[in-house]
Amino acid sequence: MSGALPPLRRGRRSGGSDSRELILATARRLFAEHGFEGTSLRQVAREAEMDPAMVHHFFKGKDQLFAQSIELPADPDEVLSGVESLDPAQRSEAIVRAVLRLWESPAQHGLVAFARGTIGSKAKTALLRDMMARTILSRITAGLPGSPAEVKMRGNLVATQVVGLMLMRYVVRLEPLASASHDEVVRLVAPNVQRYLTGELTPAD
Amino acid sequence: MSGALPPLRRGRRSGGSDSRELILATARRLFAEHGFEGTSLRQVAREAEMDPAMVHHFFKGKDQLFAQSIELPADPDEVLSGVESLDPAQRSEAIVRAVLRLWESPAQHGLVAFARGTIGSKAKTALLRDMMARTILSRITAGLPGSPAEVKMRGNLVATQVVGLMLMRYVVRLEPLASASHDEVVRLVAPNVQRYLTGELTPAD
DNA sequence: TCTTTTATTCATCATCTGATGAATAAATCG
DNA sequence: CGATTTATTCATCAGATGATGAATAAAAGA
Repeated sequence: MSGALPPLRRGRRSGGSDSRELILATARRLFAEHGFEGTSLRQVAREAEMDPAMVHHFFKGKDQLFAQSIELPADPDEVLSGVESLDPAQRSEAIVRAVLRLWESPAQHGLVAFARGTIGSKAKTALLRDMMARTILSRITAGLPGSPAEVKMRGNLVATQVVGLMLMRYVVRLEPLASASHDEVVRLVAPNVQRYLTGELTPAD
Repeated sequence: MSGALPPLRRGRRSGGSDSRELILATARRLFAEHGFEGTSLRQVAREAEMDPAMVHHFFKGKDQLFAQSIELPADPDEVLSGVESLDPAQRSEAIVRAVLRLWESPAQHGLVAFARGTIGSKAKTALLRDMMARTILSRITAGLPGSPAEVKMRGNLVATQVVGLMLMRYVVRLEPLASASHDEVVRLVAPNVQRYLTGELTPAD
């Protein structure tokens, strides 16, 4: 019976502090599992074993926490580096490989959180749309021949295939697709992406 | 100044009652816009101009309301009717058309709600996975030649393309894809679906 | 050293959440 | 008609939510 436990002291801890990173990591995980609305600040704080007010101290509020949680750890420039410079006829494999690599990097939690949070609400979907159109699709379709309208449509089509692939493999986790190797996925999917990029699209024209 | 307004009487209204349907329609709309967690019972009640307790009266709670809201109005049997009986070599066009038709039917709100609610949370994703594997993919790949493993993979691949297409066209609304006609979408996408169904998948084997 | 910044905790807010039980009135059924 | 079922409203519950401001303590900077 040592009597009074040390009176849970407030004030700064001794030594360095991981708290900020810990909160971020926990938030990423929870946002990835339950989406934006399905995750509460207090839940994040609880699982990170901190006071809820810490979340407000480091981040201004839930919105900012979410924003920082899903901030793409690798920017499109880097992930798609090299794609633009490739001959369009060989671009599809590079795209599929880049995207597979990205989704199996430490960024995965953030990306799933991004997908969940962003598909889950109309307002956030608009963000996704602009982000995709401006930063990703334009890069993927850079230098393609054809009218701007045609090039845009090709970009859209690539998006349907690549986003669908990511969703089924990493979010829904359909088997056997989720367990297939990179090489296998490339072999299966890249040809279809290639048709969207440079193939004949209009057999009826 | 007629003085006291009629003392907001409780008890049953005279005449028939749309209330149940009104709640359902409102719930579908809101779930479609904000997902499951992002929609509250009281919000539904407010927009339907009813007392929140009505929602509990007609549906037992939020979960049941959601379940009834997203209940696929057309069952897969009907939507994909005829697909199974088609020659696999011509199945892709039928699939794409059936899916486009479905998503532009009155079921659209429910489907978007389904997508949002279901992608937004880990628990609900499992439901989606089983539902897809059992009721949809099996129908689409019925009668395909090849090993069961290969057929399953073909089904998965079709899913990546079709789900990606639906997501980009109806949820994210990427342009110009979102505004393209059915014929155009079929022309653009069906060949890729066809490759997944019956095409050469393994140029390296 | 003294001062300022930063990390941590606590107490508390108003608000919204999903839910329940009772009161009332119309419809329906016998 | 009378009894029962159904539709509607109201009052209220306990709990969670996001947020704020103050108290405290260590670190960093002067």
